[in-house]
Amino acid sequence: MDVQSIKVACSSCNLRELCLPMGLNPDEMDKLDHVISSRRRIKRGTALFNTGDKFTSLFAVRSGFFKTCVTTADGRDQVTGFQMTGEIIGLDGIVSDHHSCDAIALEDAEVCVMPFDQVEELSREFTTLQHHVHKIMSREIVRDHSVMLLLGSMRAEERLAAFLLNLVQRLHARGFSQSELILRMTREEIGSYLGMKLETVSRTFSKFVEDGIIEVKQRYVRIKSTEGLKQIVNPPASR
Amino acid sequence: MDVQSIKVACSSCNLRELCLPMGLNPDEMDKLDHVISSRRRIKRGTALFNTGDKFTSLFAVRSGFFKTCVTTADGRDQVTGFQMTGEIIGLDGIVSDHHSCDAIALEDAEVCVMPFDQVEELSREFTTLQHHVHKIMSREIVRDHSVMLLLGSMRAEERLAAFLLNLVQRLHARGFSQSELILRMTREEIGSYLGMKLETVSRTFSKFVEDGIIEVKQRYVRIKSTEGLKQIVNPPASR
DNA sequence: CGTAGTTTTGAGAGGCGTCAAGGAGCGTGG
DNA sequence: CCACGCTCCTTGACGCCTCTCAAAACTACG
Repeated sequence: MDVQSIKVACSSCNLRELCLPMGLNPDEMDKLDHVISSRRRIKRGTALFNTGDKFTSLFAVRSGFFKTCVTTADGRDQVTGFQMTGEIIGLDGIVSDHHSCDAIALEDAEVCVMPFDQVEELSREFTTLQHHVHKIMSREIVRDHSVMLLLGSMRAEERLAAFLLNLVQRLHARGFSQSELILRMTREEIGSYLGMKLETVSRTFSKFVEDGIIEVKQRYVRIKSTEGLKQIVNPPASR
Repeated sequence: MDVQSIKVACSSCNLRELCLPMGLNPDEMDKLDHVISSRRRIKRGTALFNTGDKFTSLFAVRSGFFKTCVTTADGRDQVTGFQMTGEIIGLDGIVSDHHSCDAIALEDAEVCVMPFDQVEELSREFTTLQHHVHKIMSREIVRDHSVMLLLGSMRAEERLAAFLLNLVQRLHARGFSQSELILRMTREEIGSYLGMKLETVSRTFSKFVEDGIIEVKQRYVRIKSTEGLKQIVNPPASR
């Protein structure tokens, strides 16, 4: 095993506790290393896959940042999620053998390619892996439900506050700051995800700045009061 | 094997082509029959499970009609889906071993109880079943994405039209009419699912009636023009 | 037949979308 | 190094869609 392939291995990847191999023992990890044999680089602005593409593999984000979005015949567009390192992309393709959304890199990125038939094969062998695959899919379902709650019953300020809190929490789990972040997406993409127009996103950012809750300079955001954001999402004296 | 237990078996269930056993061969079906050994009756208005309940089993709707909904600390409530015969409830519970939503019967119902550890065990044995479980979870993810599209980018009329079309299509797949249906849920529950207030749901129904697209008498709805509904969802001359 | 729950309809208010203009940041090329 | 153009972001004015509040009609059920 040469240096290059060691570098690529799950067993030596610093994301392994966030990613697919979570909880596997060394023996299982070793087998998984043989399944995840390739990497793919995606340039900023280009697609990892598009709607209608044949589904063959899941992808684990190794570096970079993605959005997934569904598009209707009449050109409507909805961002369904933003994916950062360690997160899995492509679960939408399993049901019909074809992808039902686009996955676009928002910055230069690298993904680990996980051929799904081999993942299935290995998860018949290892209970741990099998259960973890189920958990990853279940997590996605639960996440989608909370987005439905956001879209269905929150107002603009609540949506944006919830969005920022979620983003910073995920970044913090990856070793980044709890109070500072760089947005990788445009106001329009945030708006699409949150079901609001880009102007409203911008206005709401400005409102938060006026209220002294955050600082914003373009894509850079500093959260001055996490409590303030939480109170917007979950007003202490509501109904 | 007595008559009672034959009646309960997947292999003799008229829903098997819609439900978990889809595509299994007789041998596999036989094994599955042993996993799905129990049924549960749920009275109208009561819960199959609640948020926080320990997750042990998936449930297949045998008869009746359910809603699932998530609730926030401050009493906000979002219906995340409506489930009819042959559909699977409980996937949300896998990730944390506890359910993250309530499942409420909207009419007297019966479900098949599928202990999840046994489903996992059997799907390590049968590739067909394994793949089908993955498909069911993937289908739920894709469905959720389309609801996000609806909530994020459609107006009230479009949402309700899309909702009616989806409902009648699923009923038709179960042998019911393509043009008539009985709503099992209140205007408020429809509103919660579609991200609108019950008054807006009611007004939008009235608008459709005025336009001659549907007839409504309480929970009974007759679709006079499926084309009309489709044009509302996907306006032929938009943008 | 009374009561509670559900639905319909109206009137008014407000949040967010739409349209529009200007500004800031950044890469490219002269 | 600066000018230029492009994309992205901000802000204002206005209008409309949907929410809110309210009352009445209808249905179901005891």
